[in-house]
Amino acid sequence: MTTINISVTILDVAREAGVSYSTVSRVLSGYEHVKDSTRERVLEAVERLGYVVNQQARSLAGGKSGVIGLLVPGLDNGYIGEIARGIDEELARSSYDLLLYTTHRTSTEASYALKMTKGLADGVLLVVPLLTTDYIETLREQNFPYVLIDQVDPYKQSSAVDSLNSKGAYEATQYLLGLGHRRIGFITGLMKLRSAEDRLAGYLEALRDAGLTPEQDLIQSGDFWRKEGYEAAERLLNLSQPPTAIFASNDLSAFGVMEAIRAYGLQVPHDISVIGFDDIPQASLVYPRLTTVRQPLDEMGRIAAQLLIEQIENPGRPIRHVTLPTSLVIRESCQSPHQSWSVLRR
Amino acid sequence: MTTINISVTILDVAREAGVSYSTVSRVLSGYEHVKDSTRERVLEAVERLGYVVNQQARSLAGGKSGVIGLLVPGLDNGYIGEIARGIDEELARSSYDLLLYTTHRTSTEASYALKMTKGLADGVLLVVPLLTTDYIETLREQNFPYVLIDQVDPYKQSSAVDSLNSKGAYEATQYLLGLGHRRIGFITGLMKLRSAEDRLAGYLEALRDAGLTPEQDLIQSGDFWRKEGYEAAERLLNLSQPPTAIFASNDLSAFGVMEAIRAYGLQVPHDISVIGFDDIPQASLVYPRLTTVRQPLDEMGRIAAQLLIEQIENPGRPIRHVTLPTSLVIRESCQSPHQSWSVLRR
DNA sequence: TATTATTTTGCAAACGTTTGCAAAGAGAGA
DNA sequence: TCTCTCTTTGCAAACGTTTGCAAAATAATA
Repeated sequence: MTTINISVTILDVAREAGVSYSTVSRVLSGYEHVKDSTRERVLEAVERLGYVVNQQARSLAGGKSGVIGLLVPGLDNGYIGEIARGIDEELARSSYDLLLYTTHRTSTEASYALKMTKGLADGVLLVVPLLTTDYIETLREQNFPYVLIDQVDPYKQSSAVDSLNSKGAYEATQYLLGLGHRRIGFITGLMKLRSAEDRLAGYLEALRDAGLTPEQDLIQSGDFWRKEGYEAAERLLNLSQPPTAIFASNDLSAFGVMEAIRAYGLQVPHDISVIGFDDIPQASLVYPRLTTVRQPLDEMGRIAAQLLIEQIENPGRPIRHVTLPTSLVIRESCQSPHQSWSVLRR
Repeated sequence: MTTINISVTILDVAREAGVSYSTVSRVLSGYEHVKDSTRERVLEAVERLGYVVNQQARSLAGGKSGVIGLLVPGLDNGYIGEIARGIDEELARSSYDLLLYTTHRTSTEASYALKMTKGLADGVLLVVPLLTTDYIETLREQNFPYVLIDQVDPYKQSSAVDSLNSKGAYEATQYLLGLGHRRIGFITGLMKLRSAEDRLAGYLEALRDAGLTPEQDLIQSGDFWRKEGYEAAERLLNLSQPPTAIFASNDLSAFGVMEAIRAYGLQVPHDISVIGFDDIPQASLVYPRLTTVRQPLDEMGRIAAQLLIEQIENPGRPIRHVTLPTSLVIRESCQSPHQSWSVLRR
């Protein structure tokens, strides 16, 4: 082997400190029984030589790699970014590194999961609402630590972090109702997803609790993306009796809604109020600033990371499911309905 | 060692295929001299057993880890997200994994760099404009592959990808001039950064080429963040003779500018035109949609990744510096100046 | 068919750690 | 001072690969 190795290994440190390499290893990882004076000497040598552990060797030998995998559908979404931020913060605190996987990478789910478990991660965080459960199953079979974020495991066998979607939607609807709105349009998320279902449920419940009957026409289907939000809003605006407020299942579609409203020559919130869900960073950047239901995304990431680390460091811990509360963030995109608006429209 | 090892190793595959483990290794990595029939047999065995290579072992033994490090200041910024997206796409194509480091992680720069080189990455992509050059030096000394993104190495010794900041700024200013603006405010970026300097230079040059003398008052210092953008805009608006257009050194500060203008009861672009730089995704989300100079961030990421992979796979390649063109994206935040605006102001 | 050149395969050593086990050292009790 | 116990240390094997070198198999040449 002719690799020019500038690398300082544990053996160099041992020599420098005048101890055996296993002692160095113990100082560096376990801190078990080792005499104080020896430890000091080793640490000094480490310092002097600028030694840095080789993670690959460490994890090969049975230790941990110190890497946590994060699997996300893609990066083109403020939503993911916020979660990642929380994760990153927490990981930094515990000095883990973050390995990012995006789902467009490989073909079959299960093989992918397998790859991750055999790869260099000690555990994995999943933000992949659309994947089937094959995935999760493989992970569980391999007994590999993982935590689900904003996504439920139908079998309730996984550690997970999510937020109270139905309650958040309930409160948002209630807020609109309190403002005096009676015709409130709703744009759904991707209905395959549990979170989308829950948000719709919250909306319906609030309506019923207020003694109103939900109208089919006022509920338009979306998919959590801006474009569908725009189109769903158009359908709503074309109704013979359009809503005075629109509740979009996430902020991204709310942006589409706002755009559609403007395209119809109307103003938010003067003519129509708009409310979103998530509170991604852009929500306070748009004009008018979007009133929305805040999902504590960074917090969710942070807690998921904590859960995972706990699981890695104490295998056999029972799984945990944490549900965080949402909160209504009132900004400028909602106001009381404007009586004469249907006149204005013509 | 009592690890319950469900893992299929190269030895299992060898046994299954009836060959030696080194043959399996060769099939899996080098594809050198190995008889077709043997290769087939091995591949079949791999398939049957569901074998997945152990990256750590591979890279320990001298192979590549298949991981590329990405060092960024943080995730709270659309700018980074776009670059990361490009990188991720390119990496997926070449089946590398992405290891994310954020600079808040550890203390001293050089030691950090060292850690990365000894860690599991085969190379590293740097988007860390604010770091000193210690960093780069360490990397170079260790002869570790790296590529700089949107950041210049003062010694011109590094592979790098950036964009033509001065030209972009020149064109933006020219556009405003063409619209009829004569008093154009400028909000700088963080002037420690080369890109900030270049943008200012482009602005000044365009002004001079149009026969105008830059005014000190019209140039306010910012730092690429929204908040400073807001405050710099306030200073501009408080001028006895405020500008009719404001050019912010990046989109984030342009958002702050728009907010300040609204806070003064004025309208964009009716009263004041605003132009940004970068074209982060939010630029087309705000209202009015922001006219800006597009830096092909994702493209920059993609190319940087390509450069790095090339360098990893062919060590000794000469360094390369790629500069991408910018382009003006005209949306709705600029228009010709409004004569009576100073009247309106009172 | 015998010999040589070439392709294909296998063995063993190495990569840098961790960790079980045993040896050495140090303290305490007699 | 001599055992005995407990703490500290060292040795060696293992983790799953890659790869140089040599042996075996095959193809080419005489």
